[in-house]
Amino acid sequence: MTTVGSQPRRGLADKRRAILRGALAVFAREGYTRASIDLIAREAGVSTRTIYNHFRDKAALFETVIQESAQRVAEEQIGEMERHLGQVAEGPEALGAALLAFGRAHAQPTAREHFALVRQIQAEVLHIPSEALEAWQETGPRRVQQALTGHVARFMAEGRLREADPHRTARHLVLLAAGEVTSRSFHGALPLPREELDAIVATGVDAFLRAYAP
Amino acid sequence: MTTVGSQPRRGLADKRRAILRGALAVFAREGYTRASIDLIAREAGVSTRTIYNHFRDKAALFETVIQESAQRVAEEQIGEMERHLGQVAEGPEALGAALLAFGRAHAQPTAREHFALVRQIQAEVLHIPSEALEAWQETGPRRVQQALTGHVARFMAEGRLREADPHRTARHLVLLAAGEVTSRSFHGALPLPREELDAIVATGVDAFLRAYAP
DNA sequence: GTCACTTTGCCATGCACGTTGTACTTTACG
DNA sequence: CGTAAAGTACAACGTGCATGGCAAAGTGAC
Repeated sequence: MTTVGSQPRRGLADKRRAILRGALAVFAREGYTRASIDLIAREAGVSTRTIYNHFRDKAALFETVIQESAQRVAEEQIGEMERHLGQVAEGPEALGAALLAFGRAHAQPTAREHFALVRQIQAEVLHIPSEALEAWQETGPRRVQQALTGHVARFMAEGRLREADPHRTARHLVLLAAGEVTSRSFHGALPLPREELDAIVATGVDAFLRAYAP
Repeated sequence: MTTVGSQPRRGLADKRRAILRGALAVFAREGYTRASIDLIAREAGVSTRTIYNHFRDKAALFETVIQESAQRVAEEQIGEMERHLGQVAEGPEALGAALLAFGRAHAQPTAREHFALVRQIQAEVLHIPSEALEAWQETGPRRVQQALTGHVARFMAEGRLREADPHRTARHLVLLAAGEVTSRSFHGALPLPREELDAIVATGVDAFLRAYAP
């Protein structure tokens, strides 16, 4: 419908992006129910009618938003992970430093909006169609978890971490490094002093290494 | 207003409890915005007008519900904690067993409704007046955390755990024992096979002990 | 049983929202 | 420039919801 020949029209397809950007902001801030189409339209700088030209209804818009946001953030996180854990110099100190850097990056979410949205999703679990929820988990959290599991498994194979179930080990790393931030500051919604955040990550990584050093 | 002399009328005060029970159920299931007064009234078996006789408005009702639910669950959790960690026999195996029992109790929340409500609170953070949020944290999560910190500090003083910041140590225990359940099953909203739950708790406690054994 | 206080049912008001139709304007491409 | 597609403004409809008023019925304390 939005295509001419086989390519979507260029300048007009920007609207779709604008809508998704605005919808992300509003859904994240207000939650699904409180978010109104009018508000999203205003935030995106489009008319409400245009939203309905691009998406069947509010639910479909929401599902698209969470899917695309999960995709984008997962890629960022996996990239960050690759940067910090991809190549680690010899020696246990280097591993510790790398995990610290990773932990800090993971705990201080650059994508504040996305994580506000995650909170909304968690609250809406029972109201989101299970296929949509499943798809979201697959492209988002599970994919990130998989990637981290890969790094952990490599560290084990190289003898830098003791042998253990790499899945659970990866989870423990994330929990120890970032879990306290999640629970203390509500996924980063409320501010947490930088120094405290650093201390949290440092003790978390320390505990992880004590538990999983070879 | 609801008092005669200085005591609230007996049988009529039951209404208040009924309202709070119904409101907890509906708020937990539907979230603040979706929850309607009509629905709460039906769930509680009272008329909507009665709700407004007891509570100023929907927001006041919500604040009362989260406060009372936090109070009740905190007391239960602290009791459970006392039961499992209050008196632990000599030897490291006994400590491990006690932590395991504690972890299982903590990860398999008996108060499913309460934790659904917690998810709603986390999503609504920005819409809850900060005094109400503060009060909730104080009577709920922080108090439980304090209690666990006490047990951990005692274990350290007795030389059963290595010396470390007891606050953070307590947090690490909770994260390792129950954090994966939280993230995997959305605070227990989605089912998680019992055997998997046991494995999660077991490996979590194992990692904790490796990190914090003396 | 009386009385003060609650509860209830019902109605009413006003607002906000999702969604659609329509007629007009803008825009990108040939 | 012309045209088809896409966007916009606006009105409209139906619904659901928070909240209040009122009179009638219920109920516990004396």
